[in-house]
Amino acid sequence: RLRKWQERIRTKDAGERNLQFALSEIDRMASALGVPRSVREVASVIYRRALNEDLIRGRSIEGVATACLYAACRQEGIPRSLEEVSDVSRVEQKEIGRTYRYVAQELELKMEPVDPKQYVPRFASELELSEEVQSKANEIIDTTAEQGLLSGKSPTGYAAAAIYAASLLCNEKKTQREVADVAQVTEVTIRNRYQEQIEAMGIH
Amino acid sequence: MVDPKESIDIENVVASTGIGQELDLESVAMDLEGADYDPEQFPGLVYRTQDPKSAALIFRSGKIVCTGAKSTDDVHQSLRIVFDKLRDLNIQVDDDPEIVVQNIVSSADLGSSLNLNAIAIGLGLENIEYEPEQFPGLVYRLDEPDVVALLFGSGKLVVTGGKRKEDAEEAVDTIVERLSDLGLLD
DNA sequence: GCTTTAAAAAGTAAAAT
DNA sequence: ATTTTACTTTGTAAAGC
Repeated sequence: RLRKWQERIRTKDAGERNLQFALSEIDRMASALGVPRSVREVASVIYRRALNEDLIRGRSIEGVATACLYAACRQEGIPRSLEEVSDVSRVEQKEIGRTYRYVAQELELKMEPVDPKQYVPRFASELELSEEVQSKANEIIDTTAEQGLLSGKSPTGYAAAAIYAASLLCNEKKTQREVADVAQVTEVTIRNRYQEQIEAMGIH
Repeated sequence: MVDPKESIDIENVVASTGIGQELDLESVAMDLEGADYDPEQFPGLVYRTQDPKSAALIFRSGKIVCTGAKSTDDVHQSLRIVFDKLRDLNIQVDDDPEIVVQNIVSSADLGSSLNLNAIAIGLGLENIEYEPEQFPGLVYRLDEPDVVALLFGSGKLVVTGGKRKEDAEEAVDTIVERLSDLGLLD
């Protein structure tokens, strides 16, 4: 009886330690990503739900913690790409993506696809582009997306191309390389999306 | 408008069978030209047929998996070749081993481009998986038939997980009907 | 869970030209 | 700057770790 009691204490302590570790990891990664405290709280709530639903079994604590943070950023409307999140995690990108999809499905998070416009303020700011360029980029995204151009495309590459196009149209030109670097996509992707978007906008 | 069912092509058929005898894969690997066998990496011996094109995974138990064929008929033809090759090596092979189709992969074309974002919302975010950052296709799991469909912005799709070619036809019908009801198919 | 095999869809990426 | 090659996703069986 005493043995059972001690075992429960041990399990409880181990569980507590694991939860503390997960939450501290979420905190560390959130800080590194520079996201507000509200996102960390949302990520913590998702993680606790995943824990209650026993979704961690067979997966690493850090993998689930990272996936929860990725989901939280999206839910709060300030998405970070899987590559950005994996840059501050010791879990590889592919595993984070898989774990995120699993958690989102099991917890029925009903995640909406990322709107490329949500990347515009951050990317444009890093490139020191004006409000005017941001508005133009948003306009390009909305107009071309309505024409069905967004289907299947990566939101970061889509946003990067629109920002590149807008910077040209507003005479604040940034090179494809500069935009590609902040968005973490290749120049080839920007070139391909840029061509489609300009075509759909009717070449300004 | 052309019926999307007419656009269905079978791209790959996976089937399993067995010769009813245990095999010494080491000796089979030595005698069968073109055989790839690396037990450290994978327990099965890989043997490819040229016509019809397919790959057979042969196991120590005598069980065989055939994949890559474009039809169930090609599966039978390919396995007939494999059986005869084994008989050439003086290996006893059952007269006509039962061949079971385990999976059929098909492609099709709905004929018009798709707004995957609208479809994701329309079909219900809890019923689909759409993560364009990870993969351009929208994953749609059906209950009847029990298959998985991958929908693309071009209007083309892939249906997999079915065991009969009719499964893909029924799946395409169901998808066309649901998208039409949602007004998301032109 | 992983390992291997095949094939399609379309996007992205890296390497080669 | 374009082309080629390769990887991402989905199902499925097999034997063994």
